[in-house]
Amino acid sequence: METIRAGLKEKIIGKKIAGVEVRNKKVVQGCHKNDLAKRLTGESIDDIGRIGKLMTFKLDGGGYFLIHLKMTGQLIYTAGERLLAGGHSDNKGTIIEDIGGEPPNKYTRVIFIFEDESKLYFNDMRLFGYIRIVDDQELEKIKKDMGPDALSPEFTAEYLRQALSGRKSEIKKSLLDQKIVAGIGNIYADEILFASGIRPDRPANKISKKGSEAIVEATRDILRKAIDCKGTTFRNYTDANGDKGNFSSMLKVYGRKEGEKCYECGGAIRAIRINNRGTKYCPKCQR
DNA sequence: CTTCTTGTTACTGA
DNA sequence: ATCAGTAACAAGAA
Repeated sequence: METIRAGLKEKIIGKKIAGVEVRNKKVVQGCHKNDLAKRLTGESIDDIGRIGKLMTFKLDGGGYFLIHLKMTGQLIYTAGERLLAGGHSDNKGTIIEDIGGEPPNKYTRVIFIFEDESKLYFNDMRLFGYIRIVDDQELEKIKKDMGPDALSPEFTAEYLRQALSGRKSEIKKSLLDQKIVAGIGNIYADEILFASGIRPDRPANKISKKGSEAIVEATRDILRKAIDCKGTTFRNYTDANGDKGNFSSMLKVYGRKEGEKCYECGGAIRAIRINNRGTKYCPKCQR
C-alpha cells in the first residue's frame, strides 16, 4: 500500500475529479451507492495518506474518500492517452499487477476520471475491497480504533510489550491484529517473526523485552526493505515499465513448503495454521 | 474433486 | 468483558 500511495501521490495530487464511473456498486460505501460520482465530481485531491493498509484521499472541499484493497484490489493509473494493446504504459512508477489485462477489464469496479483525462482504475477480482466516503470525524474514529502504523515512531518496543500483555494466543495473531499494530499482513508477519528469531506460535504475553525489541526492529527493517523493492506481490507482479522489481525474491519463509530447507540453517521449514492463515517458520532459527 | 490464497468482520460458544 | 474458532465475502489457481 505504501508503494502504491507514494506512486499515486506524484500522479494525482492537486488533480480535479471530472467524473466517476461506478461499474459495481457493491464496492461503494459511506454514501448512497448512486451518489459517489455526485459527491466526488469537482473535488480535487489535496493529499493521499495511509493508515496501515487503508489509503486516505483528502478532498479539498472537506472530507475524505478511503480505499481498501483487501486481498485482490488494484489501483492503476493511466495518463490521458489510451494504451496500445499488449504494450506497457508510459506512466512510470505506477503499479500494474497482471490480472485481467489492461484496464478497464472485467474486474474494473470504479473509474476516476481527472480533468486532464488521466484515469485511476479501481480493480478488484474478489470484490472484498471498498471505496468509502467519510467526514473528518469518521476518519478520526477509524484512526482511533486502529493501532499505530507499523512504520510510525509510535510503534515502539515499550508500546508493543504493553499491547501484548495478557494475550495468551499466538504472537503472530497479535501482529495481524490491526488494533495492535496497523499495516502488517500475513506475508510480512511471517517474515518479521523469522527475522526476529521468534516462533509464530509463541504466546504473545511470553515475549520478553528483548523479543519485543527484536520484533519492532525487524518490522521496520523488513517493511523498509520491501518498500525499497516496491512491495511484495503475490504473483505476476510488474510495474508499469515491465520491471520485475519486487520483494518476493527476498522472502525467507513465506511461500516455502513444509520440509523445505531453511535458507539460513538448512533445517526443515514447518507449515502450520495460525488464525486460519498459512504460517511458515523455521523451528531451528525461531524459538 | 479438494484445498489454498495479499484481509477483515460478524458470529458463536466458552 | 474477553478470548478462540469459524464462516463469510468471491474468484481463481494448483
